[in-house]
Amino acid sequence: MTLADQTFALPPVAEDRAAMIRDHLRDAIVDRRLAPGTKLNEAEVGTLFDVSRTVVRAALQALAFEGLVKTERNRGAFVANPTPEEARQVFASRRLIEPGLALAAAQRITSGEVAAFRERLHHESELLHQRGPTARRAEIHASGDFHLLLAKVAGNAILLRFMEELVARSSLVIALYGRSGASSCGHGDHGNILAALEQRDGELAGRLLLTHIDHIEADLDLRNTSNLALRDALVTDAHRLP
Amino acid sequence: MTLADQTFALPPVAEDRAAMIRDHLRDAIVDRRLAPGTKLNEAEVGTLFDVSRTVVRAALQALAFEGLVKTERNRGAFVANPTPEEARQVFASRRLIEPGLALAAAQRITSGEVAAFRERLHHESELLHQRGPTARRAEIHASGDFHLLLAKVAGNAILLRFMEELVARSSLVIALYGRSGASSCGHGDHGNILAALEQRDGELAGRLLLTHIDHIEADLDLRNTSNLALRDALVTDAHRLP
DNA sequence: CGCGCCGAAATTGTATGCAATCTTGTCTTG
DNA sequence: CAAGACAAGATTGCATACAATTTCGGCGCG
Repeated sequence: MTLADQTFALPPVAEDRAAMIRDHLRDAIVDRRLAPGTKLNEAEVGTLFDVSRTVVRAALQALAFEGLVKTERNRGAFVANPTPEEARQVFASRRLIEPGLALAAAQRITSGEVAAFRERLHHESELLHQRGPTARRAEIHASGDFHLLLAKVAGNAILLRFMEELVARSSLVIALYGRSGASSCGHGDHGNILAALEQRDGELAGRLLLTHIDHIEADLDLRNTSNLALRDALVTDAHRLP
Repeated sequence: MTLADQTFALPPVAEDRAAMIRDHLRDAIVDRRLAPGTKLNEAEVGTLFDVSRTVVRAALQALAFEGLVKTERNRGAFVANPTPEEARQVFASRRLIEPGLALAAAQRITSGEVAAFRERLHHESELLHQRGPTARRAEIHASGDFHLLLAKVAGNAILLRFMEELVARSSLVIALYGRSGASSCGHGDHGNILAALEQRDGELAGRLLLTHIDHIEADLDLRNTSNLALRDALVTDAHRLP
């Protein structure tokens, strides 16, 4: 009845504020609205979302666990600034996990899920044709969503969570080390992968995923740390060493 | 000098209290001193470790991220009570990840690391011959450490963290669904795996790992939920459903 | 002019207090 | 006697206050 509807309609807005702040911050980081190295002041974030520092700390702790934020004792939380080595490890992990997801997904995928994939691909290709930073952000976001959808279809909640973390961190890595701003997913790889899944050829989908990850990583400039590390040090924590 | 020694000797005790409490609780859960479903009262844990609830909450939140603790809003934190489905997903994830770790580890393993493995295996076999619950706990712990060492040798920090979570959750699963208390690792599988790594045969090590995981999972009783779920419900949260 | 020291301001770490919610035992009522 | 209502107690969610630490500007000194 209307009563029951109202009791459900009112509270969902204020359901869990720490989770809400965490999600907003994560979106901002993944969309590159918050640059790597940016300091996340507890009080500032708190006033921004109109909550106390207690709640902000919970959100920041969650993001730290996901690897999107790095906290240093008595110094605060910063948007993560992955090193080239960490970047390689992110992609190595994805190369290990995603073919397995493809195998599982190919067996389980339903026609409804295929439709959902198609819709996402369509959205993605539309974004590719647009210009401007907003479209770029949305494109990176949508590209990640493709891989998350793959993980969802595979049906393993634990691996899905791992992939959520890996996709988010990939976005950070691309932000830091991406050469061209755009070529991350312009190859149409996603379409081919979906086609393989549709034919329930998980092996093929896995192979395509590997070359797809190769494409992404090939666009990165992970050349050795010296100059980049210097820049990192200057940007983020120049005043730290003893 | 003695001064430097003291400045290092004093603070490490009180370095980060939330992390310390988290580690203590995790050990207790993994060692089965805290049964699945046990309520972790914030005030109680706080007085136990002589800290405020603030610190306890941080520790519990961290454990919730790792999947060892489940929190319910306004109801508190409980030692996780994985369902058979979750248990299957834990092992499916390990089957996907560990052969990849073996491949990397076989390439990178050093003689020093081989020695560390041997020492651990020796420790493990000693525990196997002992009786009593303390030895059982230590044995489960040691068995997990073998897999964590493998992940360390593989050299990927992200996958190492994933494995830490998976190993800990495996321990919970074995506690809940293990048939015999002991057969989890009595097959000597670990020795064979190490031998393969030593010969840098990562493929073989990976295959051995898969059969090893099969052995562990074969000792579980994951038959479908009905009666087990009932028991879970009775034990842990009988008063929750509407 | 550079360099290190010192103190105020800012920021984080932790404890505590209060409001909201859930739990539990009792009592009423059919 | 069973079932539901209700109130007291216990517990969590959150905000705030205070202590500990770091940061940063200025000052004196080589």
